[in-house]
Amino acid sequence: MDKPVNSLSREHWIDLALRSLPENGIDKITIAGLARELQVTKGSFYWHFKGREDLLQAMLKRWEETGSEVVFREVDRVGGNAMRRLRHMADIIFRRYGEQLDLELALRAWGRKDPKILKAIRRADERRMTYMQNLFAEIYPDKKLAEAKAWLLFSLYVGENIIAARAREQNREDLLWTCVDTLLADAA
Amino acid sequence: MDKPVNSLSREHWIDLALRSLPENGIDKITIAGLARELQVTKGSFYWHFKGREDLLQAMLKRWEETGSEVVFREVDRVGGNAMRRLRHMADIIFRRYGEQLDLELALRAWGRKDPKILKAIRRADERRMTYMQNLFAEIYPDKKLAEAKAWLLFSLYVGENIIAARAREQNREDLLWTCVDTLLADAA
DNA sequence: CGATCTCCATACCCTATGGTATGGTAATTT
DNA sequence: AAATTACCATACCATAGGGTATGGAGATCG
Repeated sequence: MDKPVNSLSREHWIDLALRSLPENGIDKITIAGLARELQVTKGSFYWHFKGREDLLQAMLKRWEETGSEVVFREVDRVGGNAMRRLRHMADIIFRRYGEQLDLELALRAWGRKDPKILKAIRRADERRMTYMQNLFAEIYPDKKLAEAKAWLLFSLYVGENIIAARAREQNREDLLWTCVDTLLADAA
Repeated sequence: MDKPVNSLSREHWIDLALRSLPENGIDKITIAGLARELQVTKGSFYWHFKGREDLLQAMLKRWEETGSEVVFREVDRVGGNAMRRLRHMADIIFRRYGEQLDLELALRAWGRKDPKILKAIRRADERRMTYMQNLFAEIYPDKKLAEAKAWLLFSLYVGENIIAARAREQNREDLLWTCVDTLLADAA
């Protein structure tokens, strides 16, 4: 009934692959390399997966399932008005989601080569953008303005993790909140 | 005196490598692959380069030399007040520098694995950030606010090329200008 | 207890790639 | 014309990686 304790499962491989992805990029996700880290041989891999492509698809599926919905639910759970919820969301994604974006940046790089990946990322991005846009729309009735602010916030999330410059006038965390305040400044 | 017409130079290899970089990533920059596209064999490559690392260094050097200074010079040349120059810069980087950022995204991915690359990117980012920050500072005396707006604009540049969501309330170009207008809205 | 199933090791093949050594050819120099 | 140089082809080696075939050990089931 139970599985042997010392045996690996599909999920172990997927876990390790997703953890390795940000650091090395998709090309360096190799069967031999993962097997070395797991202290097994390729024989194990090909028991759990049809091939490398199978693993990559499983990684994508896993990412989509454990996606960003948790952030939305957390924000909705705490609640408050739109401004409060936007700040709450910013707090979550900037404080605790750096490594999440690391993974996503690798996925986006991967998406440049694989349309299937790109579509998955687009779905995720549009869900998030819609969510933010609706929150901004509660503050700014102008829908075009709300869309722009949502884009700016999302861009800040991406840029903060990809721009290599250092903050000068304030520390990095204060800088982020100055940015968020700027986006929420001229509230109607 | 003159070089033979049909012979390749170091620069040809660097050109092709930099053009191929956005599409495939740094790992797929292979000597054999480049040679195939150039219709020569590896013998040619190893005549011009000591090895693969030599090519990669040359690529980085080339990128740093043909960097973003041209944008600054163009903006300074046309001139105008700070707001006008910021709009001019946004026009340049959003309209004509998409493929430039494609290259840079590949470089940034590369920088995650190579500290030398990361340092080069940091130098470039800080020059650009300083330039934008100074322009914003002419409009917004609050230095922290100016820094935040520079970050938001730079982030928008990055995000616009990396976020897969589509614009809804307006077309993509209008959206970008709504974003820029937002950043320049509450001018003192 | 024998049969079966799960999980993995071993051995092997093929391809791609970085790198080296060497030879060849056309152009240039002397 | 002979020698040298610049540029490239050919042949070869070593390694890494994807993939396949098969055997084996331990658990589980009948």
